[in-house]
Amino acid sequence: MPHVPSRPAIQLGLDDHLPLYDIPAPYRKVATLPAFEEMMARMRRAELVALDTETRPRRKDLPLDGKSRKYHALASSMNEAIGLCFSFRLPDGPAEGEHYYLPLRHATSTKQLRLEQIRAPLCELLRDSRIAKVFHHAKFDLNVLRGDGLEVAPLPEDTLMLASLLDLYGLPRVDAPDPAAVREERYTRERPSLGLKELACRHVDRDAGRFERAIADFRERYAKRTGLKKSDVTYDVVPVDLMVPYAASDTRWTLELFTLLSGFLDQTSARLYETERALIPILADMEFRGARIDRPFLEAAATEYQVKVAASRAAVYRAAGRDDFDLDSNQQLVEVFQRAHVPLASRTASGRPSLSKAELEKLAKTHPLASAVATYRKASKIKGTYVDSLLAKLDDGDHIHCSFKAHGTRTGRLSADGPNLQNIPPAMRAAFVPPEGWLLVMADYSQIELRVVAHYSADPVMLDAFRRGDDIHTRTAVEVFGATSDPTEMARRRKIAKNLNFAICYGAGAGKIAAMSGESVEASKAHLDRFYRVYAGLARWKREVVLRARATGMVENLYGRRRFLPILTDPSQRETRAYWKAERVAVNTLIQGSSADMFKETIVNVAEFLRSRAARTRMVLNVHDELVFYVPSDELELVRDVQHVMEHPSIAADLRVPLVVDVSHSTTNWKDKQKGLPPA
DNA sequence: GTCCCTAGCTG
DNA sequence: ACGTAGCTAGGGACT
Repeated sequence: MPHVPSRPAIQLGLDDHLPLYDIPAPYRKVATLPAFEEMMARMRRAELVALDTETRPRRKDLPLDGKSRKYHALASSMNEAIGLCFSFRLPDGPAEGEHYYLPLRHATSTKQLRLEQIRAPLCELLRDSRIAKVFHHAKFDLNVLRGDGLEVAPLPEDTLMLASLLDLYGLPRVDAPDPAAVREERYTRERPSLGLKELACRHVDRDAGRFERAIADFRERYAKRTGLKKSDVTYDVVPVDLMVPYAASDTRWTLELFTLLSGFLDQTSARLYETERALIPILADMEFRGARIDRPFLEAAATEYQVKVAASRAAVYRAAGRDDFDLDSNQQLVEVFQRAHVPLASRTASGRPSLSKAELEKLAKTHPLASAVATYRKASKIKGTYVDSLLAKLDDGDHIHCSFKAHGTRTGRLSADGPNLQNIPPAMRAAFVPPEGWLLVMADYSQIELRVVAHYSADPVMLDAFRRGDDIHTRTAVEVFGATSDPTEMARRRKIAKNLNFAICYGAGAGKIAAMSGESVEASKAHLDRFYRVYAGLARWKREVVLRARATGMVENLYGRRRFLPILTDPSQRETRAYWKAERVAVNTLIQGSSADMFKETIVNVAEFLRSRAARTRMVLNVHDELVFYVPSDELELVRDVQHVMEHPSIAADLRVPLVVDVSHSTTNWKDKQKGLPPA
């Protein structure tokens, strides 16, 4: 039966003098030492404990919304626990398990324990490697617990990772997937939620939302009475008794989901899962410690860009001859261009006139307004996204904390948010600095995706190029266009060749290549034809990938990671826009995804290597094929070994081409780097 | 508040 | 037929 709060009278978080809410079985509150000790006595006998933290942001100026993506986007080390949940099952206990909520920092005068009263026994249990731990999104909770000085062992299990790996869009992973039974992947719509409540609802608890409604009602009423925005009503003001079943059902579901999901793992998915699991505390550590920022540099940049934005804005209004429009509004901007009789040739996806950078560049020569807008956009982008936003998110020690996501991409890549530290432009990389007296070391894979292509296709020319250590773009230029001693001409040919090389990874057609390189579509078509004659093995491989994907409705990369593309099996969709896109996606997913899984394995291997050497050197950032390290000067020798580790993931022995890692370093910042390591 | 669109930054 | 994968900012239209 759904639990309905019986008495609606709310005293703004003071829930002490009346039993306002009944706590339904089997959920229990742990608010006294005897209750805590009783729970601990039982929990010590458990083989597996599901854990969860309820949190609030450490800083008031950062947003919180328990259901939105922004919540997880907030670097987890920026949150603190307001309560802990525990679930477990004992052989001689109740079949439905035992589910506890332990309030720690609720804004209530109801009795609650202080962490200091329970730290020692809690610590011991959390670090007891005989008791397995499972979380839903372990990385987040690990950092919250770390914020309270609590470590977790052994390496936790994670139902979020399991669900994402099992392609659990309603169905378990199966060896011969029935394409019709697997949820169709579309490109415009979000994938099904892997949120705990949604998963629970689909798999273990049809009425998973029943405790949430009361919490939402409370927060709404509280917001109304205090004048706060609902999103600013943190969970610590929710009456403890109301919170107990809501919070403790999280761990109840986690426990049940783990039992269910882990049963679906096969050999391949289990191997992927183990790598992902090993990655969790490593990424958590990178997030928790953060990246050091040169605050004075950023503050100076803020002033500098403020001036630039103001000046370029004025320049736009001058060029337009009017200032009655918002130049951040494309809609209004298009109108201004049209009234000035500037021809807008290209269209956006929805068919409206486009004012993209490429379009503005075309117009720049003849229309000063276009170049003025481009200049404004550039300055305003950097100021808004990379200067002001980064400054606002600095911690007291001038470190910035992002959140790396290992389950968010369709290919297996890592992503980053809150802020995204994987798309910092070169100019702003100057703000990223090593600790005082340390060095920055960057290690990036050379042409990782093209090497994967060479391996997959076994194309003789590509294999030869990588085995000889050629510059692959120059080699392509020579093979497709021939060599020349004229350096300017060679550079031109190399540039086109580079476009062609990337085109195979992305599936670009002649039109797009022409737009990129500035040549005619006919010329690009001719280049593509010659390219595929030179790399005939590559063309053959791409055809094979598509044929296989058509038969199975999926692709499977070098590590066995899958992506379902059921549209490829549907004859009625053949030769539609979406179909052609799926073909490109099939090929790209193998290339990008194999590289990504290799990179994930490398992060785990490097972390293990550094740990085994008790090194102070640490990973700070990862950007798809690049790792950034802080290195104390007396550990520079280690970097050569790190490079070796990176060049030899388990899969390297099976690859038809060598992997090459380029190392660079800097004593100052991420932008001003030099090749190799400093001379000894 | 939500969502979509357009834009622009990265590999 | 014809550029993969992400994140974030702002405007604008909706509830």
